[in-house]
Amino acid sequence: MADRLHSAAIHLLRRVRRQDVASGLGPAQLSALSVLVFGGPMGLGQLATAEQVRPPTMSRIVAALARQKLVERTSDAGDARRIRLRATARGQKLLHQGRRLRIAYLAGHFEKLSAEELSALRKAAEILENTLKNWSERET
Amino acid sequence: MADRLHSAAIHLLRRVRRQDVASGLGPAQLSALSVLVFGGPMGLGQLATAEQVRPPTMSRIVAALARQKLVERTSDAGDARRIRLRATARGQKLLHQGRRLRIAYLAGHFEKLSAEELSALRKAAEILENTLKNWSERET
DNA sequence: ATACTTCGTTAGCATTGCTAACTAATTCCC
DNA sequence: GGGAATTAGTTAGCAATGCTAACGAAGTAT
Repeated sequence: MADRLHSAAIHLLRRVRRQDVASGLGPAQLSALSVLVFGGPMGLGQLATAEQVRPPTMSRIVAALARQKLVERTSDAGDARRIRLRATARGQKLLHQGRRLRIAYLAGHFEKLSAEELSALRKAAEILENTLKNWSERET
Repeated sequence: MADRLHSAAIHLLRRVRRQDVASGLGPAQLSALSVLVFGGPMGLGQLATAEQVRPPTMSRIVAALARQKLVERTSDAGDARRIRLRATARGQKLLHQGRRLRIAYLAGHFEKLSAEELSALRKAAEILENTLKNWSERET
């Protein structure tokens, strides 16, 4: 089962990713922006942790987002080492537009499913969310 | 729901990918090898289509696999433009080992779930497999 | 036989992941 | 107070993976 779920997840994401081309951003940039939009302002290290990526990688992603004026970098009051990352209005708008596209795409393909199947998927999403949360802290 | 499933899939894969480091292969190489092992020998274009990737990309991935003697390239009898790609014994062994690791990792984290939750996930995997298969041919 | 199509490769670009090494700022400890 | 250790972020450089454009070789069609 684990393997089949893994495989299904891979192929699902490959499909959905194509919709993101419209945003003009790469997947990592889009995902980081999403965390900033929905999670609120945070530091670079925190964002890197949230995205399961190393700080240098996130540093580069944020630089690209800042260049496009989608994210704002301000200095942290109280600790000059830290930076405060915040999605700009433009970033929020772009993200919400892309999100609508993705959801519409997926939802369109789920339309053919029965009500039971939809609720089965919803339940699976909940189970996965909980499982992921619970095993998030431990181990490498 | 679509968005939550999408997000869960992303985070699940991020976790699982870490186990694949042990194989020494990148995710695309591993995935391509998997298709060859489970789907049998095929041409490059077919493999690229199966992996939702353009031919030049797959050409490079196969070249890397061939360099490591995990895949064999033989000429097609009857059409000299085509090549026949086949996983070597070494490739099969490596893939099966990695597969065991991934399954053990995921299964380990699913162990805490109840029987109902497990069957819900299994059902979701089936639904996704069917949905993906049905919408595979159409559109970009 | 010439033109078109198909298959795979090469070249070159952008993105994204990493580690190593660096700077700057803060904290710890004597 | 002052030097050492820690922490936050960046820079440099590598590898893998995605793309398009352009090409050669082989097969098909007119």
